[in-house]
Amino acid sequence: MKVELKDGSQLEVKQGASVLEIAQQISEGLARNACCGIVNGEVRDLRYEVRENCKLEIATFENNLEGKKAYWHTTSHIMAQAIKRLYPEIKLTIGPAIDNGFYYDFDTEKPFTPEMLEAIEAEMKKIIKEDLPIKKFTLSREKAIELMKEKKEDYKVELIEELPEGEEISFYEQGEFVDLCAGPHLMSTGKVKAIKLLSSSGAYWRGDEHNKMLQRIYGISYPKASQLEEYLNMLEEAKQRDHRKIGEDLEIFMTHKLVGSGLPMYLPKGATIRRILERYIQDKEIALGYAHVYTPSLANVELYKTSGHWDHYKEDMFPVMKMDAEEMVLRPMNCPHHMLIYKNKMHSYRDLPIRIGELAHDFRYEASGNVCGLERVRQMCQNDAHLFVRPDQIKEEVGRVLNLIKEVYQKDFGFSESSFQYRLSLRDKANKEKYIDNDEMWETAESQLREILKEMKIDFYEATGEAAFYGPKIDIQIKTALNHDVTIPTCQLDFALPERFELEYIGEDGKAHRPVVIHRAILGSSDRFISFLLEETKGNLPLWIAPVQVKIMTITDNQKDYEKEVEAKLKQAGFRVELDDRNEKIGYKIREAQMEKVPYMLVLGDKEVQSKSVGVRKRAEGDIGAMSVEELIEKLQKEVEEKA
RNA sequence: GCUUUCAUAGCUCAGUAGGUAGAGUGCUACCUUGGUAAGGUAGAGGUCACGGGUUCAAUUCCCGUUGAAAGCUCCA
Repeated sequence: MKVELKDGSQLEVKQGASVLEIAQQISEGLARNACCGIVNGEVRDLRYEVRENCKLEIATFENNLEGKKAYWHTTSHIMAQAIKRLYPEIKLTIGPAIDNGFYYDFDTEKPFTPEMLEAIEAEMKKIIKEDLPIKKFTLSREKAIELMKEKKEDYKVELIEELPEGEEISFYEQGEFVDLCAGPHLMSTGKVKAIKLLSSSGAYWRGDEHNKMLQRIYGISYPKASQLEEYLNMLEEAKQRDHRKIGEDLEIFMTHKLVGSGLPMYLPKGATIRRILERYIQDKEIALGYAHVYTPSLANVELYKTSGHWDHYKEDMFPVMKMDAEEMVLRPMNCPHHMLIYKNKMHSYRDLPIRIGELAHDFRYEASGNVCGLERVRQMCQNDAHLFVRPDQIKEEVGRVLNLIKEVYQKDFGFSESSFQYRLSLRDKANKEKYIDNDEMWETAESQLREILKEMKIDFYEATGEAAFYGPKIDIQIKTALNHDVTIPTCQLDFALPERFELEYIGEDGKAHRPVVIHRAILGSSDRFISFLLEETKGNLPLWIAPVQVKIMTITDNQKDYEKEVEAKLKQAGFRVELDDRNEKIGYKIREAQMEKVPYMLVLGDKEVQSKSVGVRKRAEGDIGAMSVEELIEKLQKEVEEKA
């Protein structure tokens, strides 16, 4: 019979050949590395018997994520087997492969200590050495439950009970160990080579905080020790890229427990970065027809009852402050204030869109375990705006917002497209109490956003349950150094708040109409944006944002007068300059400036004084030779202009 | 918020099987005036996060609080 391979070629194989046999037929090397097969798009075991005319891809660890996952999933079974050998009383739950390795959740009274992890890893190595063949078998639902009850695996029983009636249930067996599992798996435990258990922590059974907390162990494995080493190095590098470390090293921000958790303070350098970013985005918005306002961070609780936030968002707000007859709250967002500003006067259809922007401080009571440097804070500065549009303007206006996002992230900051993803955030229909109740509004809004994304040919994915309570959103998601998935820019469609606040404009027909509101943030919050910026650039900020753009350093005391002269010229031209005329060697000063990640260093010695020049050193390139101060200023101005 | 772990000099970390502590770096002074990633010497600097308990004695053991880390949960 024939099968079609991934490259489109046809291969003649014997009737009923398994994926592994076909891999062997193609090449012994491929068979050695094969992890699973992808047959007509479905992931299958190597033992799977292929049918006539199917499409087959042999997945190895190297060539396919499914191959990796089969490899890691097998490793997770090896870990579970090791744990059952060492601690038979620990109960199994689930243990899937993830994008980077695997985990397994266990129910145990005693949490895993580092010593236990070491012992488990050692036992895993034994199991690998034993090279136990991995066999698959299936049972009826009843028999499966019986088997798991016999083994006292209560969680497995619960899982099987939820599988559809009458379905055959598959198990994998390696030596004395049997686990409920859909597969696929490798052929034997010896196929796994380099392993490492990375961490253990708590995790709720089935991801529900009302359930019991289990103990999870994360791990990774590779076919080669060198690959494992490389991965561990990469994790180490990610730690070096963590904005909290860079933030401390470069004196960007600090926290203090007397101020409180989630309440960072910006040091002078961080404040400079923030000021530049905030001016930058505000200027851009003004050019695009936004009107900026200032509104208070404190409001009467009635405002949020009117907006609906009180019902949907109370838990995330700081508690009410009672004063005289009023009940005040710190605002978690600015929408209600901006609604009132719109309502302050009558609007004609000709005035729309009206774009109200603000760099506004918001306060959210983030759970203590969720605060993280500048990434998740309890007080943030949102780069917020509300666009009041006619229904016929929605598309165009959302398009403008998306274009602005592109301009900022791709053109001005030059972030690679791979560093962020567009997400269409939809409501979860099964969880209706979380959202404003208006099916028609949701359907319209969701399909409009989807259409715009498609028209603009933007790659995006859809995520149910991620909408705001008042409407769907287009979120731009980034992955942080810690592998957290967070939103930075967002663009949200809202039919609810205009209703709540009874917003109107007078149409061409002379009658009152309801506008639609678009909530949007480009930098997200200044705080989160800076955390992203620091991680993306590893602290090597481009010249236009660098808090210190030029550091002037003297070689001896003889250049101090000239140094002042150069400084004055650069400051005159608007550059942020620092001097280093300490009694230190030039090598020492350069080392320090490099570590502070200053983009330009000027070395001044007698030579330069004599020739009225400056010795220029760039952060990334090193010494680029001498030039006049005027030449340098021109060069720097060009670089700032181009945001290079 | 939950599970686990952690908190010693500005920073990075040793240490004390319970008898109030040390290194490197940074800081200050002096020597050195040097050409593109660390010159030398000396000195200052700590209620060992905070509050209780056990003990003749607690930085060390126990409890609590606060803060931090990893993961979970949450995230307009």
